[in-house]
Amino acid sequence: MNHRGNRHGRSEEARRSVLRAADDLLAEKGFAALTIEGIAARAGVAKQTIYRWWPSKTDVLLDAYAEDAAEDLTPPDTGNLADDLRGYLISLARYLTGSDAGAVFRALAGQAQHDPALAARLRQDHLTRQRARDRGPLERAVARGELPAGTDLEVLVDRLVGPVYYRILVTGQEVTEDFVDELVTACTSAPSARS
Amino acid sequence: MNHRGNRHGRSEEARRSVLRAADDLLAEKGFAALTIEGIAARAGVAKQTIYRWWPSKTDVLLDAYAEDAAEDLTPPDTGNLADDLRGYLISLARYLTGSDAGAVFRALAGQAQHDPALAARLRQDHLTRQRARDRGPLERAVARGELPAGTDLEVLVDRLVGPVYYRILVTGQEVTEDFVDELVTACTSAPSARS
Amino acid sequence: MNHRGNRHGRSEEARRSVLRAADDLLAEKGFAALTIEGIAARAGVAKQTIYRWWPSKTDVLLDAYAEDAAEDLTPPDTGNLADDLRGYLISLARYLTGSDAGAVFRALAGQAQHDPALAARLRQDHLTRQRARDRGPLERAVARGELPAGTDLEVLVDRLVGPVYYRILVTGQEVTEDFVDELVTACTSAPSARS
Amino acid sequence: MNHRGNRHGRSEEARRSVLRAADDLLAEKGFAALTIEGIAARAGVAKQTIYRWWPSKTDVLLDAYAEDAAEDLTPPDTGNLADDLRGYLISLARYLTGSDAGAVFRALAGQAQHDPALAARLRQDHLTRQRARDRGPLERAVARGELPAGTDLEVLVDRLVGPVYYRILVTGQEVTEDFVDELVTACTSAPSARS
DNA sequence: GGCTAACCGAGACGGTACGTCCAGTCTTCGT
DNA sequence: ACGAAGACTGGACGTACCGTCTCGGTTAGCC
Repeated sequence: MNHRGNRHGRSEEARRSVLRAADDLLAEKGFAALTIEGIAARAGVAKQTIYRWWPSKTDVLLDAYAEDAAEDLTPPDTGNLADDLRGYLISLARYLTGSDAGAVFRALAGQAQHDPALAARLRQDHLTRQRARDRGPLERAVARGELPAGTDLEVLVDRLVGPVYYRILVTGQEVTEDFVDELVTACTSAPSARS
Repeated sequence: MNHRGNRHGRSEEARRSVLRAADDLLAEKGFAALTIEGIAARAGVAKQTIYRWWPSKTDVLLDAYAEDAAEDLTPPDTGNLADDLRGYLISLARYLTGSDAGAVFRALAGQAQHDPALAARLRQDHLTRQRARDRGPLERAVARGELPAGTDLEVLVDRLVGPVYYRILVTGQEVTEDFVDELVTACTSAPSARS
Repeated sequence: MNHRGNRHGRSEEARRSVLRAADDLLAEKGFAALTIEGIAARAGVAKQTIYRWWPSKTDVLLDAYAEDAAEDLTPPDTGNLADDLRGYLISLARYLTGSDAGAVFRALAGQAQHDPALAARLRQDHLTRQRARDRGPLERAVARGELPAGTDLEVLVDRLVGPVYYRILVTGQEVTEDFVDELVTACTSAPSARS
Repeated sequence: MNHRGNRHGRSEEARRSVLRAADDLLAEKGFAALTIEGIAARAGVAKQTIYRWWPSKTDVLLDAYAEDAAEDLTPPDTGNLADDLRGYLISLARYLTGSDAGAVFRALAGQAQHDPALAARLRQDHLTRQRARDRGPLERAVARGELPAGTDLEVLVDRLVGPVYYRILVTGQEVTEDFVDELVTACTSAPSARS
């Protein structure tokens, strides 16, 4: 609505400009240069307004991430398991390495290594949901009979997305189409055992 | 040697107590509370002595990591591929989650998400070497004929260790023996294609 | 009367609880810790209510002072100049150092050193009246012939109360009966010249 | 000397520019607008440098006062008591109302009304010394026989300077030559009793 | 055996950001 | 129309570390 700043709750305008500023500054300067003061200045907001609603800058980022990342990253549904997976893993890799939201995720995942509470929030707020989406193609394949009933889908998800995250977060190797093909071939030809 | 305030190069004692202090403080307080001033105070060393030899606190950690982590994490050589891999992946998981050196690695990997230069140094100094060690069992298996010649060992390594790192760094799920078994079974029954 | 959030003018209850809270907080925590927010919280009143009726916290104090100080400090009328003055100066000293109203006065006088506008208001609202009361015994003494007609009563007042204020506000020396005796003796034996 | 900033003690340059900046800002903006941040900015000094050496802004002022006020305000020695006192009281009034150092004193005296610790320091550091100087002309007059031996000089000092401080700090009335004459006449014709 | 160079500790310095407090303004609801 | 509530911008607070610096002390290695 309008900028209220009164007893009926917080200003939606302030909230939005803070999240936007945090997003922009992260993209421009990186996480190390992201400060509450910087966000406040960029958002045209008083520092106290940020501290009133967010305990720390990572909480701001968590909200910013929720804002602009919620929609994406749902695997396609082509009717064919291998195609679904190939398409999804490629778009996942592009998302993580090439988008602003992906940059926010990487920053949060990095910071989560230093902060167990953040790690817990990140898992609860985002990763659980994402893994549910990740399972979609596999569940459909089971329903179609492409995968044997009783396949351990959790492990299968890890075998598919694990190497992608590993390359992006750890080794820095590129996630190529060939690489994705290998992952998909291995998982569709030798799915994981009974759950 | 002894603490030499002299002209013959740096004090080995100061160097060691700095690395030790950094290690200890990381373990006790976490990365966020790790400061140059804190390390200096704990090590009984002047700040300037740290700045003289290390550009930043992550460089101190990098050295500390090199110090106490160099030896470990060489996969066993049992003569059997699956046993080698199972043993290695379990010990890798224990190392990452349960040891001080693993904690340093996780902190560095986390920080590397915010700092491309650190990421590059981490890869160059440690990850490359570690991946060479990771390839050992696979190379021996190729030599024994357990794996077809021409198998793409890089991808195979990613398929094996990727899910382990993913669970530890991202989802926080436990790396169980069953999970490792699945990874190993999938990779030994359906190895990756021609390199 | 009752608390009227209504259209009938300001709430006398709110006004009183604000002045009372200001008084209490000054006595408890001192001037430095006296804040509008603190007064509002203590008075159970909204900040805006204070800002609506008083421009600043010193204006609140000025009103609080007017409230509980108006009555006192009228010199006695014993029919004898020296007795009047002795009694008055002692009670003045006790008032300034020992009463809540005196504490408010000292705070206001202190603040007036930094704020000429406050100094002007303080003089206009209170000091002028007080000096008129101060002159009472002297005027009666002139009427009785105890003092020569044409004596400069303004200077005489300054010579009597000046040293008392000076000791209390500046040097912190105690105002003893002996000290007051000396002041009175000096002024009754050698009154000031023609005005 | 030079700006050290090392183990051999504080930087004289920083100290001086802080005191100078505090003095200037007090004169320009007044006590209310005098902030540590403002002093630091004006002095070209880091805030921490001020906090390292002074507990509060009033301590800075106390030092600034000591710096530029130590010399002045010694009563003249004309060989005649009345002349000494007249000259001194007039110069005291001019000092308090017209000089930068006097403005600092008035600010400190004002603040001392809110802060007993400051009051104590102000008395100990400055007022005691000043009162010793104040007694000078009276002691010489006793030595010359102008005043009876055994006169209570403390009370006499209060009777002389008390009304001057009172007019300047409290009532705001001007300290005229006539007023000073009256004070001096009263004190030289009717000095205070045995000490 | 004194001179000198390189490194040591200590710690003051100019800065930046922190997280908090309060000032003073505003808007809405309830009475 | 006024009061209670409370969110807002703004600015100073006092603290923690940053990275730089200068100093005096210590200890080789050299003349």
